Amino acid sequence: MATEPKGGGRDPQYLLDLLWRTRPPGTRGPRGSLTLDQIVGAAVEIADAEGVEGVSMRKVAEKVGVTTMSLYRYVPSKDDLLDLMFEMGTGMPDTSDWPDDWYGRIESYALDVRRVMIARPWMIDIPISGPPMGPNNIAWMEAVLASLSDTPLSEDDKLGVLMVVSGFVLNEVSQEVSVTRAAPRTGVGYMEWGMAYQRMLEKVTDNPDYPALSRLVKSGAFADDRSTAEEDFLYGLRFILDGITALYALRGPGGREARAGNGT
Amino acid sequence: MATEPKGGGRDPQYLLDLLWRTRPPGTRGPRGSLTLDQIVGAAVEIADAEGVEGVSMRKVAEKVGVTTMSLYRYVPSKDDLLDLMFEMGTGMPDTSDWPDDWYGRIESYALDVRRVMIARPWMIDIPISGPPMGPNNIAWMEAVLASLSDTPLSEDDKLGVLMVVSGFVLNEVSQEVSVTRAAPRTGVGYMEWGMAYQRMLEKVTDNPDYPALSRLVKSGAFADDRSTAEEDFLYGLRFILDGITALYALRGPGGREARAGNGT
DNA sequence: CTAGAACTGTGTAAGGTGTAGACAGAAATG
DNA sequence: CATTTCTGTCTACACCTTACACAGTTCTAG
Repeated sequence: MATEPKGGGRDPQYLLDLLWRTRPPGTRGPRGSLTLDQIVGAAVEIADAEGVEGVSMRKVAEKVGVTTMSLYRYVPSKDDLLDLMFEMGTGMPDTSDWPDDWYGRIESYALDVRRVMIARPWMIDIPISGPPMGPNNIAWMEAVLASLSDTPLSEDDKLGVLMVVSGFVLNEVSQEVSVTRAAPRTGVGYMEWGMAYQRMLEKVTDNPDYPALSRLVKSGAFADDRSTAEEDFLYGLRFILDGITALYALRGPGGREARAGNGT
Repeated sequence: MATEPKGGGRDPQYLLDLLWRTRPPGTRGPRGSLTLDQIVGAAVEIADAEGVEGVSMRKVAEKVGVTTMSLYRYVPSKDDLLDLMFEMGTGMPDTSDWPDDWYGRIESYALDVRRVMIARPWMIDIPISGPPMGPNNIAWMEAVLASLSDTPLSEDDKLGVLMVVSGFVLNEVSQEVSVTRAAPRTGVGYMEWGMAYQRMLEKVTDNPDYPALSRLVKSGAFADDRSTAEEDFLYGLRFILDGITALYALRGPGGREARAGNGT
């Protein structure tokens, strides 16, 4: 009963069982010839080689040596397979090299996540279907929260840090990947692309409608022939971390109610 | 010469011309019977009704009363059409109701963006193909930067604020939308879903592998029967803004070099 | 030991998708 | 007028996900 997903939509509970590999294997019929890991692994390999657009049920099936429809005995839909791929692509965090202070640990976290996703750019193409639920993604969550254990931040604020930092990383990597993706077409690398964007903005801001943007452009913030992608990343990240430092030095411990809400 | 995109990949310059409607209409042949706005508008209407998955070239063509292939006289590919939809969906910012202080203005910005994207949830399904380039999106950029004009932040830091805040908003809305999307399947609303997530985390953290996460869960941070989605959003947002406040009170004006980099 | 249930992998097919290529006709230019 | 350029259409291709029925295999209940 209720082992198979209903018709139409996706079943979150079922996906959870797949993510955690906690589905009772069923003792009745013949044992399946495949493992979920084989399937997801094959899909990941294809994505590594051809991107997420190259992943089709046919190719995955071919890779593991079964028919297309056989996959549906293991995975309810392709979207679920994509979620499983994201989870596998994330992998477990390796905190052994992280420093001791929270600032350095969060920094390491962000850099590690960046490294992982830059290495597997297809991950940003997978539409997120919900909050982190798989063991790997949850382990990363734990790693961040544990890094904040010794800070005077409230639990709510720790969650806030997690959301802000992970959101920042995701967006930054997403931008970065889209740039390096456009590069082969324009035949330019990261820095040159920044210059191209700069030139385009210069043309656009050549009228009085965009004074602030014009100022920013003229300051050369986009013409970053002076910085690498990782440096830009670190700059934005430290901006957040410095903000947190300043914040809790100022705010100190306290619950959610301690927030200085300035009305609505 | 060079008016049509080459074969295969997408041409950023061509997309730019489409976004800004700066393509010389061509004086030779018969005038086209359609406007780009008609096409993109029709696509947006479909997306509003059926989501981005419901948008197909065929349906858009049918809606504007031409054949499928006619659309390709106006748009080089579907992906470009999606980018155009995103730009149109964004719309121009309305800053008339924004307060005077930067804190309030950024808050208004974030709330406005959230409102727009919640109203058009399909926007988060459009994979971003690059940095903001269309007139509407650039106008939002300008609005943020202008809000920071009177602060002592450096130009680099203003860009930092822009990246961090917009990234946060995007991620928050993305999460929010994915939750309300899963809701119809599970038959629960926002708050109940938070409870479900909480329960799932409780089960997961019922072992000593996740001490920090367990603490967070037990604090009830996810069991937000006390808060609405917008309140959660504001909490995280103010976390950032308070950080900025504390930061520049502490750091003051200064260029990028003033950053306290703690080495690598 | 046997009947039946449960489960697997497969073949077929339906109903969609984006878009390449060739073509007839219309509009403006020389 | 002849020519060039642009438009909309038609046909066709390759490919996608997945619903469904079916034969074969394995275990369990009686």
